[in-house]
Amino acid sequence: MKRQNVQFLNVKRVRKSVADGSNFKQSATRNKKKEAILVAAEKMFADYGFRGATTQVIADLAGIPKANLHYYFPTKEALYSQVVQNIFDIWLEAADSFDQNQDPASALASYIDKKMEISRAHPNGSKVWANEVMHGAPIIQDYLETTLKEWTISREAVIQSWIDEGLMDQIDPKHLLYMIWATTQHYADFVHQVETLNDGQAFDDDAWEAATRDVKKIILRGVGLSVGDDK
Amino acid sequence: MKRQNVQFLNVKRVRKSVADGSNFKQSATRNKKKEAILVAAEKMFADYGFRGATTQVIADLAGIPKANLHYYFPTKEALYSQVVQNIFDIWLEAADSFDQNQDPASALASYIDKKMEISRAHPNGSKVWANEVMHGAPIIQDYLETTLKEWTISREAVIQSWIDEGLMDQIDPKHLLYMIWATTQHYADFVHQVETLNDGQAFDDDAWEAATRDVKKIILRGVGLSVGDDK
DNA sequence: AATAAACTTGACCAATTGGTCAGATTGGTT
DNA sequence: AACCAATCTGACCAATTGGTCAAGTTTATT
Repeated sequence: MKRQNVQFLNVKRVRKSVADGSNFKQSATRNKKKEAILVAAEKMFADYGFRGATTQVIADLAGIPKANLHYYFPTKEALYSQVVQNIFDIWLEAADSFDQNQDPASALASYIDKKMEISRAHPNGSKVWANEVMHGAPIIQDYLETTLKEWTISREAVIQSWIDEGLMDQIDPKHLLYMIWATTQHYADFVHQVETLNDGQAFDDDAWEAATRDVKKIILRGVGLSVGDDK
Repeated sequence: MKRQNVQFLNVKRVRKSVADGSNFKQSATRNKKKEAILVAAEKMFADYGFRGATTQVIADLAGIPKANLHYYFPTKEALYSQVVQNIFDIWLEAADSFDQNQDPASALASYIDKKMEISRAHPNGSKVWANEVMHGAPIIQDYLETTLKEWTISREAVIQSWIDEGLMDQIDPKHLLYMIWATTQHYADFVHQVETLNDGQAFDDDAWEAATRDVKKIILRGVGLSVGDDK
């Protein structure tokens, strides 16, 4: 994953609208094309990893020549970086709804619901994220150390306050968070294994609902909270 | 990941001892060298993925010329396949101790203990496995459909029987298994993220013990079992 | 209509890399 | 010592692939 900043100099040729998103004129079709590239890239990076995905195949999948892809994203790394950041944003956004200071049971249940929905709607994004982190987060290390770190600390504090108030069992909040992340993302990252063990069938609506229900049930009860009805 | 079976024909040159493990003569040094290659390969595949890892760097890491590596493993894919199978074996072996028909609490606690130990001892193996499954299991699909499938069915049955006997809560056993897999492997696959959120520090003995304790606590209580002392 | 900027693309290149091979070297066996 | 199989290795090759570039075409603006 060698840096080749040299080529970025050529971008000057293209002026502002390419360098950032500040051009509002023809951005409609432009964004549509970028979006198509990003969708194709997300799938390829998820299925083959950074090195395994080729810009040629991504371009094919997006229905454009490879040279055109490089007009929008100067390097493969820039494209990959954008894909990872997009997932990170979705992740964080959903995570925000976690701490709309409700009671712990509602907050955690809502967070798990959201995370399961993301796993269903964006399995490729989740896979790319997992890949990136597994390989040492060469591209998004900054985000881990800043945004994710801060987010985690603040949520740990919320959970700890619930514990201190006696609303839930005494556990290290970070391990609860990890369990929620790991379990919900498992249904995206390991969807191939899950489907193979499901007789080769993808989860239907009922199966997703059942999975979400059981995950919530085990985790909520696991920390001393009651699920839905009772209490 | 194109198959190139042609080159396997050349292996005839090398006779039996290379084709399989049936030669007992000089297998001592031979196996030691193969082991060094496998360790290096496991690390490279874990850090860079199948395509990202190069046989040249694997050979460097193992301290031998690339050509020598290809003497022991005719293709990169054969080497990768061996790495994945090794992890699978470790996985299954540990999983076996799961069903030494104890009570559910002891069985699950023991299984989680073993899985956490594997995550600590073989993080690279776990990563390679995750990578392989995330990319659609192109190499080990057979294992998923046969060995893993059978193992899972039999364990689901055991858990279901506990439920039927009223020993634990009513949940779909498969989701309990997935949660255990996901959570325990998270500490291997996402070790980089976990360490970043741990102020860049690797887990020490105490941290591993605490993680294992909390994971067991949440999951066991989550399915209506009591942890360790009480009950 | 004229002009310039934005966009598109086929052809091309340099670097990387999995795998080959012929010729050494080593080690055991007679 | 002689022999042979096993092991080792530097040099090499063919295929892949990220990225470039010059020559277009389209689109907005005047």
